[in-house]
Amino acid sequence: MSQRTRIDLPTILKAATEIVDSQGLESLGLATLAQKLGIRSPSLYNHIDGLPGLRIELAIHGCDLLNSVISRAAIGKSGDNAVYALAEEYLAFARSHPGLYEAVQRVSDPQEGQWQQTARRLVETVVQVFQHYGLDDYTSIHAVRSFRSMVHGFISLERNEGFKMPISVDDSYRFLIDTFLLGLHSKMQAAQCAGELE
Amino acid sequence: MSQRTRIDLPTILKAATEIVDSQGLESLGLATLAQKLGIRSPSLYNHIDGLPGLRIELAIHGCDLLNSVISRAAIGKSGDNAVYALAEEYLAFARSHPGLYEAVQRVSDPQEGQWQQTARRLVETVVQVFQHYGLDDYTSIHAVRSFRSMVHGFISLERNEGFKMPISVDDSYRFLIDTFLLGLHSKMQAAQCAGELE
DNA sequence: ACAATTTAACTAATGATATTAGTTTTGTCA
DNA sequence: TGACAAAACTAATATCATTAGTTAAATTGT
Repeated sequence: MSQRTRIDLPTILKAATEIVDSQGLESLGLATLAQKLGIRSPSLYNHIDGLPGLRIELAIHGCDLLNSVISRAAIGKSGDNAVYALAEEYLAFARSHPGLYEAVQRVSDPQEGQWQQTARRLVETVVQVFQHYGLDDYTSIHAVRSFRSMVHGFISLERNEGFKMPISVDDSYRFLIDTFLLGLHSKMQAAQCAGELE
Repeated sequence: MSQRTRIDLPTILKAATEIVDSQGLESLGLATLAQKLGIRSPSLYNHIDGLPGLRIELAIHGCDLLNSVISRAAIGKSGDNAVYALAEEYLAFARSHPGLYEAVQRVSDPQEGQWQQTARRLVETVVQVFQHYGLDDYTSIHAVRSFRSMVHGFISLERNEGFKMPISVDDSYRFLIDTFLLGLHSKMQAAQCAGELE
């Protein structure tokens, strides 16, 4: 008799990642996943809590991976350089792991505890990079929200519809971040001047 | 005998819109849709090409609606005012029609002819608003891509995870657009100075 | 006004899916 | 070596989209 193939969670997540990155998040089903792993689909329930459970495990895994990648990219850099590095790695991750990135965005139950922790850590990384500008608390939060909106929006549009015009997409990305940072510096300078008037 | 209820495409799209806006795009199935309409699910095939066909019809419908809303908002305005108006209406639409907006973003077959036309018209509206700045062709495309990235990214993040910090989300949105426009003006001014040196 | 045609509803059946319950195998540990 | 737990399995169910074939109703042409 052939040995029963024995599976653990990391193996499942690896196979699931391959599926979503090559065929999209929609294509992730327990049937095809089990087949890929050489087991029967009910066996998956020993490791995950059904399809919803798999989706959230995958999101957590993807978010952790993304966070470790962008954290590494920001090491030893500060200010605009760190922001650019973050933006670049963010985009590179989304391009090399489109399905995983999608899983991170679309979590059906955002209240799940472990997910919230992981998501918070990712935001925390961005917050740290922006702390270097010495913005006040309000402005800092606005800046972080803005940065994440820009990066995610660009990634999402590029993936879901593609930018059709025959102009470098990477240049546009650079333009986006660049223009925002330019505006941010202008704002800081204006605030500085206002302060000196007192 | 009770009359057979008779259905047409607009009626289907209306019911589908209600479902997705209240329960999310994922919840849109032919079974529940048919039940809501008082018919049997196979009857839907007389009007739409299965679930994929329904999804694309819904996306086209949503994109048309979005375009008509933001077009109206930009009438009689120009420059920064027009950009702000566009951004505001875009966000307002996404908030009042979350499912429909989602349908517009996630089209499974972006090659479909009628969809491409509709999507192009939406982009064209944004392009027109940015024409007022008199940017060169390259910069203009970068600016439009940037604007759409910012707006969509913000909408997407707000919906999918919510901004957790106890700071006004609307203020952040304003900050985002504002900072970008400030940067854009700085860039234009710099280009202007460079031109005068010749 | 009535017959013919077309539209759009219906029922019935199929295949794929996730999921649950209950069973058997296999690895581990006392 | 034997007991226990983990994790595979089979079998069964409910739900879903989809297809084929059928019937009713509206529309059209004479």
